[in-house]
Parts: sequence; structure tokens; C-alpha cells
Amino acid sequence: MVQKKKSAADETVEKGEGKRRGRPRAYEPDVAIGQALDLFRRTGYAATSLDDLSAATGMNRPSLYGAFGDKRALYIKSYQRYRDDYTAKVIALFKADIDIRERLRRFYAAALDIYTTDADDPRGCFAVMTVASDAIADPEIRAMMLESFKELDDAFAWCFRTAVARGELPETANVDVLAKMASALLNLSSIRARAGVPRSELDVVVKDVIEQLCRA
Amino acid sequence: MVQKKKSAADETVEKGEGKRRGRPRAYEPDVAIGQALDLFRRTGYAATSLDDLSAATGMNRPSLYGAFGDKRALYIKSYQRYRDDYTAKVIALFKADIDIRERLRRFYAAALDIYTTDADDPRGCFAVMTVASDAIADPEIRAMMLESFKELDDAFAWCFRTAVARGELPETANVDVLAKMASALLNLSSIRARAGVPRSELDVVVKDVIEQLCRA
DNA sequence: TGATTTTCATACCGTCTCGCACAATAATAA
DNA sequence: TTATTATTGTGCGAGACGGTATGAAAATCA
Repeated sequence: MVQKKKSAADETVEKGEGKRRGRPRAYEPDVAIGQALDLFRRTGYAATSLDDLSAATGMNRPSLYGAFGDKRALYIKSYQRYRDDYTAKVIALFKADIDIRERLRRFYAAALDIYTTDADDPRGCFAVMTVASDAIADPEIRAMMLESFKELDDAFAWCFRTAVARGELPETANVDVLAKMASALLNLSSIRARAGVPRSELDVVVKDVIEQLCRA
Repeated sequence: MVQKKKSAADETVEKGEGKRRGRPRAYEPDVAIGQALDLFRRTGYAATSLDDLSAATGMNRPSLYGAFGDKRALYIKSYQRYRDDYTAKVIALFKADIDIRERLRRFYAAALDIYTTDADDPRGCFAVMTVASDAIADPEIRAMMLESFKELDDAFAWCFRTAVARGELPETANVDVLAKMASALLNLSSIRARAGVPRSELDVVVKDVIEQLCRA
């Protein structure tokens, strides 16, 4: 068992549901998705078996199947969870009233936190390293990816546009191109983090590139 | 059978070998590696079965095993082939006596050719999209990747340094940071190509970013 | 021609994989 | 207490997987 047991009262109150009829679940769906996500991030789609997922979540295969559907459905749910977590962090950075350099600095710091957790076995970006490589043939997943690209480009463009409006960048700055370059830096970070380039080295690259972008 | 049969005379002459003793091979190792590479690029390591490789190369499994060793060995040989092909193209671009913009333009054009062959099912960069995601746990493969990063960074830095020396870029240009950004652009191109962003769109991004980099 | 060498091709082995049947279990409802 | 409902856990079965043993085939050598 990986997940801790909780009393039925806790569970139902937490979820705001009425008392459920049958035998209570021994797992928490949200926790299980998180554990599945972490495993998918490490080993990808094809190389992750249902037995592996079962071990990681503490659920046995039939429970997994009943709760989330087949492997593909669980993978998509994991990807959605990843995107939601990521998006939440980005939105928080948007609300902060800080200048462009600090905003970018925090953005990449947050990203690298995600990419390099577990220094012995860094994951990189789930979308880039795993989804794009071994699940891109799936039209639904492909559509999610393309949407993510656009969201990211737009987010960066917003940052630069705001900076121009505040006078932090010259009026002549090409915000759309800068946004693409910022996205590209994120991609590089993800790939190199996964390949084992140490965090400290990546921090330097990020710092230097931010400075270069903000001088444009 | 996928590979065409050739007469024994052709084969041996081609290879410059003396006449081989036993039954002649029905395949050409170099061709087979190329076919295996293409399949690995499409479906990754784990999702590619030996049966798939057998069908793609026209060799049956025992022949595959005898010629290249097990699946992992064949994967590494494919990766080496990919790197060699790539490196050859880059070296050719180094020899050309052209300015920085044109050199970069040709560089990314060549890369995108590789990434987007087969528009219906674009591959992206093998190293980034497939090797880094599902084989990075292997120390030998990881070492090859890190070496590739360094080679690429150095190549780009050489381009920018040469450009500075020729007066195409200001003395103040930070060639190492520019090189990282150029690598990052390559990574972005690979990822988006694989996700299905059309070549025409990528060409625009590349053009704009090159211009931005060369104005720095 | 017959022996030798190398490769091809079939078939097989043990293992893993996914998905599902089935019964036991633990809660609520009556 | 008994029935009902939802979940758990064992375990099965058909198929795919990586890898290999074995014998037939096709060349050279003597």
C-alpha cells in the first residue's frame, strides 16, 4: 500500500459527498493520479505497465481500470493534471506585480523545480519529454499539446507586452519573437534537465538568456 | 522483403571485401540500420518491437540479432547513425564561406528537413524526442547525449565567434549565450515539428529568431 | 562432386502484458 | 439482522514480447 488509509468520514466530508453506499475506496483518486503522473514522467507511456502503475498507486489493476479506464485514459488524465498544476503556477506569477526580469526569473525557477525534482532521476517537462515523443500520434493528445504551445506563447507575449507598456523594454521590442525565444529556452531547459545537466548549470543559462532577452 | 536483392559480386565489390565464404546476406547492414532508425524515430524504443523492426528491415529476428545484437545495441547503433548523418551536414555548413545569417538559415533549413520529412508523421529530432525521453536512464546513451549538447553549443559558438571576427556582429556580443539560444531554437523546432506544427510556420519562427539573434 | 561455412527461416520458450471474471469484503439501507 | 451496493484482491487467459535453438538453404573451397 502506498496511499495512507483515511477514515470514511474524512473522505466523504472532504469531498462534500453524501455517504457512499458500498465498500469505501482504499485510495484517493487525486493522489493516485499524481502517483501515476510521476511514474509516466519517469518511464513514458509504452514502457510503463499497468503492474507498475498498480504498484505506484497502491491500487490493484481492476481498481485502476474501474476508476480511470484503460491505460490511455489514465495517461490523458495524468497529462491534464500536469497541465493544471503548471497552469496554476503560471497564473500565480501573472498576478504578482513585478518587473519583467523578476517575472521571468521566477517563471524559470518554478519550471526547473518541476523539471529537476529528484536530482538522481530528473524528469524534464512531461509534455515535451514524454507526451510529445510517445503519444503524439493520438489526435486528442496532439490537440492538447498544440493548445499548450499557444497558451505558453501567449503567456510569454503578455509578459513582454506588459514590460513594454511599463517602459521596461523599448517600444521596438518584438514581443512575439521574444515569446518564442522564451518558450525555446524552456524547451532547452527541459531537455537538458532530463539528460542530467545539473540545476546549477541550468540556472546560469537561464539567467544569461533572460538578460539577453531583456536587453533586446 | 523490403531491401532489394543485389548480386553477390556487387556486394563484395562494394564493400571491398574478399569473397565471403558462406551463404550471402540478403540485407545490407547500412540500409537496415537506416530503416531501423526511421522506425525508432517514429515509435520510440519501448513501443518498437523486434517484429516491427524485422518488418521494417526485411530481416527476420534471428538475423537482426546476429547482425546487430539485441534491441538496445540496435538502438544505440541507430542513434550513432543519426548523429553521424547530422554531424556530416553540420560540417558541410562549416566549410561554406557565408555570413552568419545565411549560415544559420541553412543550418535550420537542414534541421527542419530532417525533422519534418514525412509531413503526415513528422519525427522531430531523434535525440531530443526519443532518445532523451525513453532511453536516458542508460548511462552510455546519456553520455552520448551530453556530448552532443556540447558539440552543438560549440558549433554555434564558433559560428557567432566567426561572425564577430568578421565584423558581422558587434564585439560586445556574448557568443556563448547566443549559442545557447540557437540551441534552444533548435529544440523548440524539434518539439513543435513533432507535434505537427507545419513547416511553413516553423520557417517563420526560425527566420524571426535568427534576425533577433543577429541584431544582438 | 562433396565438405565447409555462413546465413536464412521456422518454430519454440519463458516472461510479461492488458484486460476482465469472480468471489470476498466492508460499508449503507431497510 | 438481512439485503444491497461498491470496492477490493486473487487469479486467469489470450496474446505479444525478447530472445534463441534448430535445421534448411546458398554460397565457397577442396
